[in-house]
Amino acid sequence: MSPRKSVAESRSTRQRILDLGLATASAEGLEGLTIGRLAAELGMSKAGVIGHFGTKESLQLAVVEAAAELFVREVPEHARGVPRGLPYLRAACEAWISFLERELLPGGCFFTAAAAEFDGRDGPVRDAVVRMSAFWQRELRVNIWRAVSLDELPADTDIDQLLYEIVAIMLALNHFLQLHGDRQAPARARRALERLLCRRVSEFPGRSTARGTTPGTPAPAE
Amino acid sequence: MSPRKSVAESRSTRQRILDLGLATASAEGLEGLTIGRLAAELGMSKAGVIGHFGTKESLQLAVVEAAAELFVREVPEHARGVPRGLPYLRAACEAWISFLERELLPGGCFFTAAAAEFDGRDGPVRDAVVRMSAFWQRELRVNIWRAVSLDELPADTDIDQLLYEIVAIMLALNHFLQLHGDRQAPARARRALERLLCRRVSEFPGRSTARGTTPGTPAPAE
DNA sequence: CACTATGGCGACCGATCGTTCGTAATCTAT
DNA sequence: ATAGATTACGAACGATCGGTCGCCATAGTG
Repeated sequence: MSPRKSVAESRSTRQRILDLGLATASAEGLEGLTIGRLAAELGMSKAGVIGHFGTKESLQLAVVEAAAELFVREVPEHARGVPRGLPYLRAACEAWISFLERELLPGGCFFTAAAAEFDGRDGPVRDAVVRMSAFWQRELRVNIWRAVSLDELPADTDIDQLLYEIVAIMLALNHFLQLHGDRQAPARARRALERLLCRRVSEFPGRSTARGTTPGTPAPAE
Repeated sequence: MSPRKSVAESRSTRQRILDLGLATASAEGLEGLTIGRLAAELGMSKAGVIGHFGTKESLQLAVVEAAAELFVREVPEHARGVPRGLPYLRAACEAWISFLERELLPGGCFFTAAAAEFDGRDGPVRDAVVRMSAFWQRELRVNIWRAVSLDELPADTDIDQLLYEIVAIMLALNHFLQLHGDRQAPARARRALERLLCRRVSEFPGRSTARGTTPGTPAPAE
C-alpha cells in the first residue's frame, strides 16, 4: 500500500478519464469536452490526460467506444435470452427506457446527443457515431422482421416505417427528459411503444410503402 | 453608388451576420459559432461583428431569435387561415415537414439541434430555446385540444400522449435526414402523422392516463 | 544490483477564443 | 459647415485551446 497512488493503476486511470469524459460529454457534448477541464476535475495534469490517448480526437473516439460499451451492457445485454422477435423488441426497448429513466448519465443518452452534435460534420468521430446508431437500428430492424415472419406483427407491417416510429419514440423520450425534465415522459414512451407493438388489425387504409424492402436483407438505411 | 459599401448598410450587415450565423449554428451548433470564423466568412473584422451585439451570448440570443422568426414565418404563417383544430394541426405539421424537406438550413431544424446542445446547461440561451420549444408545443397542444372538443379526434384522446408522439415524429425526421441522409424520412413522417391524426376508433384497451388533463387549461408540460 | 518501460508532471508552444480600446470614416442633424 | 452618432477597423489583451518536450518516480525484468 503505497502512500501515493501506484503507477500500476494506469488502466484504472484511463478508465477514470473515460468515465468522467463520458459523463461530461453526455451533458456538454463531445466538443465541449476539454482536456484542461478533464484534467482539473481529475486532479491531474493535461499532459497526464492526453498521454493516454495522444490526440483529442482519439480521446473522443475512446469516449464513443466507452459509450457503446455502456449502451451494449445496458440494453442488448438486458435482453439476453429473450426470444428474438417481438419479445426481444419489447425487452430491448424497455431496457433503453429504463436506462434513461435511471439517469445513469447526467446528459441522458450519449448517442442521441452525439448524433445531433455531429450530424453536420465529417470525420472519424461522426463515422463512429453513425456506425453505432446504425448498429442499434439494425438490431431493431432485424427483430421487427423476425416478429413479422413469426406472425407476431401483422403481415403487412411496413418494417422501416415501424422502425422509424420506434426510434422516434426514443428520441422524444430523451428530448422530454433532458430539455423539459418531464418525468411523465417514460410512461408516454412505454404507452406509445405498446400501441406500436401490439398486434393491431392493420394500418389505416391506402398508401403502402413505395418499394417493398426485401425481407431477406434488412440492411441499415444508409 | 459608393465604391465601398456604405455605412448605412448597418441594418443589412447585422442581418447578414444573423443569416450566416443561423446557417452555421444549425449545422455546427450555437457554441461552435465563432466570432472569428463568422468575421472571416463575412469578410470583416471580429470587432466589426461583435460590435453589433456586444457579447457572444447576446449574439447567440439574437441567432435564436432569428431562428424563431424563420420558424414562425415557415410554419405557423403557412397555416394562417386554416381552421383551428385538426386542419390546423395537419397544416402546421406539413409546413414543418416541408420546411425540413426543402433544406432551408444546412443543419436541419435549428431548435432541434439547439435543444440537444443546451439541454444540459443553464443560462439565458437555454431559456430562450426552451421557451421557443414550449411555445411550439403549446401551439400543437391547444389545437389537439380543440380538435378533440370539435369531435375531430376521439373524445378519449390523451392530449399529452398525442403531443408526445407528434413531437417524436418531428424529432425523428430531423434525425434521419441529418444523420443518415434518409430521403424517405419525410414520407415516413407524413405517414406516421396521418395515422396519428386520422379519426381512429380508439387506442388499445386498458391503460388510461394517470391524471386526466383538465381540458380547460392546456398548459405546456413544464 | 542495474536497465528499461511506463505513467505522470511541469513548462512551454502557437493558435484561437471572446473582448476591449482607440481611431478613421461615414451618415445625420443642426 | 459643423457637431455628434454610427459603423467598422486594426491592434492588442488575457485566457484557454490542443499538443510537445524533457524530467522524474516507480514497477517489472534480468
